[in-house]
Amino acid sequence: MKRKPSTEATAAWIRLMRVQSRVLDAVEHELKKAGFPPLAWYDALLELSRAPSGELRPVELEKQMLLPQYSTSRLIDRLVDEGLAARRECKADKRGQFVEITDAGRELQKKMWQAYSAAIEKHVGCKLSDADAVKLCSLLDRLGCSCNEAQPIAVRDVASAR
Amino acid sequence: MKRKPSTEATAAWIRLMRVQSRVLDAVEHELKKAGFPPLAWYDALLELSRAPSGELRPVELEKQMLLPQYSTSRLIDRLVDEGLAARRECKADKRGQFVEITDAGRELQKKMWQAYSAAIEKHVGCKLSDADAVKLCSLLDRLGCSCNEAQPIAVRDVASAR
DNA sequence: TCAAGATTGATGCAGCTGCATTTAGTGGGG
DNA sequence: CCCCACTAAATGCAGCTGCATCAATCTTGA
Repeated sequence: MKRKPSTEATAAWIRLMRVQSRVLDAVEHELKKAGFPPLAWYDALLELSRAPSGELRPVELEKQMLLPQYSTSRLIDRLVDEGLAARRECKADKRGQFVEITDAGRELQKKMWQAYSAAIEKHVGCKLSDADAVKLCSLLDRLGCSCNEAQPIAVRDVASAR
Repeated sequence: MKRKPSTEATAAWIRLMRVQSRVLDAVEHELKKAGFPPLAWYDALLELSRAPSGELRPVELEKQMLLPQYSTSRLIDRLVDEGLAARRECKADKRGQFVEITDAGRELQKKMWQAYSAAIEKHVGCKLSDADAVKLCSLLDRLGCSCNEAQPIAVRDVASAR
């Protein structure tokens, strides 16, 4: 008598929730301990630094980061307050704007990658062979692909970030 | 020239973060759409309902749910406010208390499992064979086991929840 | 027996999130 | 040309989280 969600699927769900939050907490904690801002800042700075001329429309950033609109808006506020990014007028569309990463922003992104990459290695890399990491990726991808498609790019981004 | 966190490990990290948040959002959203409270409430009600006499010390609940102390304290506040649980005096230790699930709490937990299990099936179960779910579990376990051990129990919990 | 330290739980504060709404500007059909 | 629907971004509000701290009680050891 099969259950609707199989025992196996339910167990996978639980693991996914628990392990992710545990690993994320660990990594975030290490970044904070090293005096860095939250991971979302890094993600945003990385996206900006990868953009052709170091600038993006908020609406682009929003799509890249899979964040709600208001969340992006406030994240940009904070980056600008800290001098890591600057708002530029958008001549083509006066509703909009461009957000440009500053030198300080690029520098912080690079510095954070030092700590970030070390944390990934510590909490993920060293616990998994490369082959297992690939298996994990492909299993996870099967869960995500139903409602999204932009991930392959993002992965390349981070992997080549420094 | 191997990078510190291998490309594969980094990709796995990204997938873990993205897929989890996507799947969690989807499931939480379905619960909310059906008029239910957040998942954390379910987890707490489940733990309480599984306890010998339907009651636990907050400090126990905290350990089961891997939540910070203040978070548990406030979660209990909300459950009590909604009549889903009640605070009971603890005679053995006057600093402490017991939290007991009410009939309404048990009922809500069961009703939520209907929607919750359907959501798990929809967002996890139907995208993964049982064999793949098992593989995913064991890969994830390798990431989590370094700083924790209480998961096998939790899995059994949910799997047998209804 | 009693003071020092540990443990249980609550809470004030700041920051972040989600939701709904607002403001401003664009663009297309009549 | 103008009105209306749509998109871009910001913001007020409520609720939740983390952090630090507090008060009450328990335990230990001299």
